[in-house]
Amino acid sequence: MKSARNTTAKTEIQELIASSSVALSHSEIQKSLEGLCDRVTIYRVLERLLEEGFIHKIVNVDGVVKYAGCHSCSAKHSHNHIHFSCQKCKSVTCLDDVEPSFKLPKNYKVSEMNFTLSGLCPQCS
Amino acid sequence: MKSARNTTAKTEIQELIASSSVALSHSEIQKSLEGLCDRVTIYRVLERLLEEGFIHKIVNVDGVVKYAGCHSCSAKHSHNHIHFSCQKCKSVTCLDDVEPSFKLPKNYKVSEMNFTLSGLCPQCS
DNA sequence: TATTTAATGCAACAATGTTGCAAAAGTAAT
DNA sequence: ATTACTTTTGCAACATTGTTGCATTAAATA
Ligand SMILES: [Mn+2]
Ligand SMILES: [Mn+2]
Ligand SMILES: [Zn+2]
Ligand SMILES: [Zn+2]
Repeated sequence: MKSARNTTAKTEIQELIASSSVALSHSEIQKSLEGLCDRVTIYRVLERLLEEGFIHKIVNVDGVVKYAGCHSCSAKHSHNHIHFSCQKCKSVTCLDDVEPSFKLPKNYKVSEMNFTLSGLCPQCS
Repeated sequence: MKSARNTTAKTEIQELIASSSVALSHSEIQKSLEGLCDRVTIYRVLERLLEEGFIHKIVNVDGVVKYAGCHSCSAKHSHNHIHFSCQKCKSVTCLDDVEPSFKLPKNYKVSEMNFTLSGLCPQCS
């Protein structure tokens, strides 16, 4: 039985993501932390926060990986919402209320979805 | 006025992607070509094929970039179809006929979409 | 305070993608 | 076929992102 520990790195990163209105990348987090901890530690903390269900991971259309806080998921992650990626300000936002619908051919079994729209966000349009 | 040239590398890569039922990654293409050309050349050929509208790029949920032939787009790319990523056989397939619908908040201007579902493909389920 | 072990820092590595530049190859005119 | 022009290629060098092993540090609990 492994028990998680509250470290400054974990606390800082968790609060950073929780208080951000947009999803953050590893490098953005690193800049914000200003040398508080090592690069590798950030990766490992993010991994832990993912496992613990505090954050979720978003692979943007340009390949950039971002992290955002979880709102409506408790035990299991359930992210069937759309993400919006602004081509101008590069922000990635969770549109928690927007759930897409579609009709899939038979014999496909879905367990996860990743929907991202690109364009201009309200601030940039 | 720059005029494109038909090279063996370009022809081979184009045919490889066109004849594949699933999307291919750079490394998969490189393996198939068996040293026909340099790593960098493959990147540059893919870039050209994208610009010329022969293929489209897919960033999978696991971050792996794949390329697939374009079917219904002529001048401009228009990819509003869903991609399916099999967690078992790792194949990425274009579901050209499946178009999702959703209701976006005001003031968001969409110019591109990237929808990927993960789970088990018909062969693996 | 002492013990336990999770978490960190550091170095080293791997994968993926980019850039500059000289050499090679495709295209069209001669 | 040869020439001239320009695209394309190969190679080396580099950047970014992410991973792993291992010794050290530091939480949590007794
Ligand atoms: Mn989200
Ligand atoms: Mn497709
Ligand atoms: Zn914006
Ligand atoms: Zn499969």
